[in-house]
Amino acid sequence: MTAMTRRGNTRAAILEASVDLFGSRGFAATSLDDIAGRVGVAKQTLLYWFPSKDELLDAVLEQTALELATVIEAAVRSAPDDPLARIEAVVKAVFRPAVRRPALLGLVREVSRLSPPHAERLTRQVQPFVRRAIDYLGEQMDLGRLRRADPGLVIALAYATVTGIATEPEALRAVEWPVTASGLRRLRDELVAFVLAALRP
Amino acid sequence: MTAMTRRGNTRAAILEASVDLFGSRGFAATSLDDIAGRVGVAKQTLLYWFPSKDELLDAVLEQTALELATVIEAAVRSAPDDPLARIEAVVKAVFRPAVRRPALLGLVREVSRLSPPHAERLTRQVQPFVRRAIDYLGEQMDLGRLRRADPGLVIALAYATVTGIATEPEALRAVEWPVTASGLRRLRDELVAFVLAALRP
DNA sequence: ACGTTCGTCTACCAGGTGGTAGACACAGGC
DNA sequence: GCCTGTGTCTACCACCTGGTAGACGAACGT
Repeated sequence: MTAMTRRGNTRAAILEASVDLFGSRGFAATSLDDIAGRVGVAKQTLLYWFPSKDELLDAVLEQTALELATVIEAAVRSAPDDPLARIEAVVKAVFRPAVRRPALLGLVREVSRLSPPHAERLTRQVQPFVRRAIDYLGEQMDLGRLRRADPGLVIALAYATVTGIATEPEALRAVEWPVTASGLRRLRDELVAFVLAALRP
Repeated sequence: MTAMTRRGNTRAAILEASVDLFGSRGFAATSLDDIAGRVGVAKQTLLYWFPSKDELLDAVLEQTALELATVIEAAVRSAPDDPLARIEAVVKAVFRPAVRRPALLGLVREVSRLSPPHAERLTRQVQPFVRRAIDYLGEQMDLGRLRRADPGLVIALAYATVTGIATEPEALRAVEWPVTASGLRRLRDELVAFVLAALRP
């Protein structure tokens, strides 16, 4: 099976390029030729690995969800039991890949533009996590360790804040924020402070 | 000039349909035929009023920015001098059209996907407002009436939160939020509470 | 040695895209 | 009555899109 040294390699390269392009330009604005060009391969090869653009999208979404879930889960596990500390850990953990590869969260945001089937599949995939998070936040609110609010909405709002700021470079340009290394570090800290202030009891 | 009873009418209808479609499906995913079909007119008529799809987009962006600026300015003016009260007024003012026509904010978000020239034009258009807002928030922070933070970032973050929650119905579906009239009212209140908690000193 | 499977390619196609050319209806000014 | 300008249309085009058909080489199992 040495013939397969490149197996998965091409596939992975296609997936990676697709995340970047779907996430930055959007699904509809990205042609198979664009992706193929970036990977350095013929369009045909894409359609060999993924039978259609739609199924490529599905694979891309699934992989992205998996990546993010892994990052988040690791952050939660490594943080102390305090809800604010956990939230801070999650925000920071998501911020890193979001800055390194803005398209990652951009892709998640793209979901609302896609056809209901795609959206629903992803929704169903994250649902268990969401439910666990809702339960956890609810408990912590009962204990008075978080501001009393609807746990589900709080998740949605925090998600909107983090995703929004990470995927809209234009918003940052509008307030003339420097996109340097130190600027990003400070952005991360202010983002954490913003979210924590919104959730503190 | 009675022949022009419909002048502006067609143009306005095209603009409105374009906001809806560009904002919901995205610019690239919307064809001129789609817009023409919704307006009930031939594609050629679109190209009569707007010489190209790109210039149509420009007009759409400009109109949207104007609409939002009007709403926001009115909200600021009608609110008392307290910064938290003003922020609450703005969030509520933006929330209303955002719910009535989700595509409005969706279009704004679309900007980050567009070509730099389009994005820059819009950025330049909102810049004076942003600068005034930054100055105002800075003053209020000095007075201790807002949590101390970078004013520009606070604006960007609040923008991200409001826009994100208003334009991502999927996020709400993921947390099983009811999209009923009363559900939306409560969403608005929780959104306001979230943002205010994030900004309170 | 040889057929088979795997990965990639070139060639091609039907349909949709943004955009052009030009005809038509109709109103107003002279 | 005729010319001119405005708004809309149909017909058409060059190009790009996602997707199919099938050839080709290389490594494999036997």
